[in-house]
Parts: sequence; C-alpha cells; structure tokens
Amino acid sequence: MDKLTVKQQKVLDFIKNFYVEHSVMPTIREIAAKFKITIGPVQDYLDILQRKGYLNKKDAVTRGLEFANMSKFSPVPILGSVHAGTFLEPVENAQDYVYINTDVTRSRECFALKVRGDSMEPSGIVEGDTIVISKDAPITNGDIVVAMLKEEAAIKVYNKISGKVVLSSTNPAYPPIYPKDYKVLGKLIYLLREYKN
Amino acid sequence: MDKLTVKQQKVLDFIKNFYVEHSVMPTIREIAAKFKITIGPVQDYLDILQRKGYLNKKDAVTRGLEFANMSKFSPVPILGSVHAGTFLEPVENAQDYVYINTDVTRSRECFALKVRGDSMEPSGIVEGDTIVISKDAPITNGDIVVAMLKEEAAIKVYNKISGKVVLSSTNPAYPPIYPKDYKVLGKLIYLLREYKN
DNA sequence: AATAATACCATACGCTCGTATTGTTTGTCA
DNA sequence: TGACAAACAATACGAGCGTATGGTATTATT
Repeated sequence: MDKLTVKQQKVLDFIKNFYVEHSVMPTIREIAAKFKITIGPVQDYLDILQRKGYLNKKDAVTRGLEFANMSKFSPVPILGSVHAGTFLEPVENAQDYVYINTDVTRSRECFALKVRGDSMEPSGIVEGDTIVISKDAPITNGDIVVAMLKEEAAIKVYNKISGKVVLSSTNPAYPPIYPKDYKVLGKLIYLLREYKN
Repeated sequence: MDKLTVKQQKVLDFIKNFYVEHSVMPTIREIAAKFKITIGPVQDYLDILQRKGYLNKKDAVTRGLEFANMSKFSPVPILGSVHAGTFLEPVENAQDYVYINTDVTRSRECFALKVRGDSMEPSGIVEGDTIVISKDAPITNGDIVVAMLKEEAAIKVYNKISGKVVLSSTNPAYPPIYPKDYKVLGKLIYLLREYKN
C-alpha cells in the first residue's frame, strides 16, 4: 500500500473519525468544510486515496465512500438459548441481533445462541456467553457443534470415528452420546462474552 | 417495542438487507422503488418505524437512517499479548484494531490484548482469545484485571481483603500473589473468540 | 531545466435528496 | 357508526449532492 502524505493522512483520519462519530461517511463538501478548502482538491484527495488503496467509492452515491480494509458488520439473529447443555429455548424477542464482522461469518448463514449451563466449561464456554453458529460451514472431527437430539439441542464436540458419530461434552459430568437420531444445526464459529460491572 | 405489521416488517427487513449489502442505508426513493410505491408512504413507514422504536433518523442527512438497537462500533487498538499469565508483549502492527460495540465500551478508554497461555483457563479465558480492557472502569473484588507486576503484566482476579490486595489466577497451577509493587492497567470488560476452521 | 505530483481555487450542470402538503382507500376496533 | 391507523398517490420546493472542467502555485523528482 502506497504511503500517504501528511495531508492525505489527515483527510483519511478525518473520514475515519467522522464515520465513528456519525456512522455515515462524510460528503465531499463536509470534508471540504472541515479543511476549509473547496471541493476540487477534495476530489483530488479521494482520487488519490482510492488509487493508493485506502478507500473505495461508489459512483454517484451520496456518502458512498468505503474503507478498503474495514470489514462490514452483519446482523446475526439471536434465536434462543442452549440450556444446561441439553435443550434449546427460543427467545421471545426475535428482533434481537448481534452484529458480527463479515470476515468471520464469510457470508454464511448464521444464528446466535445464549449459553446456559456448564457442559462446555472446560473449553472456555461458560454461562452467559453468546455463541455464533454457522449453518453451512463444513464440519470436521473436533469441531464444536449445536446438535438436535430428539427434541433437545445441545452444544457438543463432534467426532466421527470409523463411521460412528460421538457427541461429547468437555465437562466430564456429562457422558458422551452415541446418537441414533440427531441433526447438526451448525458449527460454532465465534464467541462473545461481556463482563458486566 | 411495538409490534410491526407484515408490510412494516418487510420494509425494515429491506433496509437491513440493503445495509448489509451496500454498507449504507437506502434513500427514501430507493425504498420506494423496491416496493413500487411513491415516496409518500415511505415517509409514513419511516415515521412509524421511528415511533415504534426500530429506527432513528438524522434530520436532512442523506442516507441518515440508523438502526435503533444497532449500536455503533468503535475501533479498539490491539496493543499486545499477555503471555502465559506473566508478561506483556507489544504487538508490532499498532494499526491492528478490533471493532467493539460502543454499548460495551461506554466511551471508556480501552485497549485489547491477545491471550497466551492457560492461567485463566478455568474461567473460560483461553489461548488465542482477544480481551478488551477498560482503563477507567471501577474495579471491585472478583473482577478480572490486567496488572503490571514489576516489568511483567498478567491477567489476574483482583481481590482486596481487609486492605490487602491479592492477585490470583483461576488455574491452580499458578499460586496467588500478594504484590508489594503493582499497577492495575485495566479491567476486563469483553472477550472475543474466533473458532477457525 | 523539464516533468510530474501535490494542493489548491472557481464555477457550473443536472440530478437526487429530504421535506412538506393534501388527499384517497381500506380495514380495524370500540 | 364513527374514529383511527395503515397504506397508498401525486406533486412541489429548495438545498445538497457528485461530477466535470479549467485553471494556478508549490514542491519533488528526474
């Protein structure tokens, strides 16, 4: 990536700060006003910042600038909670979302769950955590998955050993399961934990 | 939060999808075009979605819609890593950021660290996790903090019992410390973990 | 000394934007 | 039955937008 002059860097910094503060990109004239210059040179700056790879611009779209390497966030619905490593409870307010970097979701279909219980505690998944599950990521041995067992859903470690599927908890208090009927809802790809107060 | 009619929900969904796809909010006329209606009713929809608490709108700002419960993200610099519960290593690329919901940081000054080692494994903090530290959140007994001990930094549980400060790991392999010289760099407020393939 | 890149001014075009206003139709609920 | 909300049409206004063009002055680089 080409280096920027001091002024070019200042323009880019302003755009970043503006975006953090307002959550929209500035218009050309807003940038011009900030630096007390006319819109002509701002067009130059935007051309340069594009050419050097720091920005993208959507043609003829107001506030249509984009940071070249700032990934986008997409809303992932929080569908329910997995309780005590056993059953899944739907959440009432289906409008609840957690916003995840698209680098992580990679445009896969995802949903999120709240963790209840301690069945996965030894692998660092504890009560209250928000876990993001991808519905269509490929699953290999050792992956952590959410699986339906009859009418119950649980967070388990998936292993297929010589054709036989084992679903195990990392907490030894819960014995491994060799299920006849099961359906893997998805694979754990991300975890969020907020420490409150 | 007031319930939405089917049509109102569709409009809200379109706005969400548009945002995910284009990373800018649609204009009134773009919404109108999508539903093949005029801009009058779209104004009605936006008023309703605002009144019912799903959207905010910046006055007279093109593409100035905002999701009411989608908080903004602010960049938190990843300053280094905490290795094996003992020392802190600065990260070379200071341009590395993790984007955190401003609901979480609450405009507090924060930084992020990569976790190395297993000193906090029993409390669900494992190797590779990204932890977000607030420099100015109040600290009370039981909080997890990053503390400087002489020239070393570590993740520890903070407790002050009858005037005496104890810094302990949750992994019993590391004995608790009753430090003479120490400085608390900040308090753990958030944790991110990506499960890579 | 010549060339190129940077950093600026000035101005104009036409379109798109949010806003505002007035009105119609349909359905729901007290 | 009467009131109200929802869902739409039609149109007008002025401001703001991205774009384009054609300059000048300064500073590096070759």
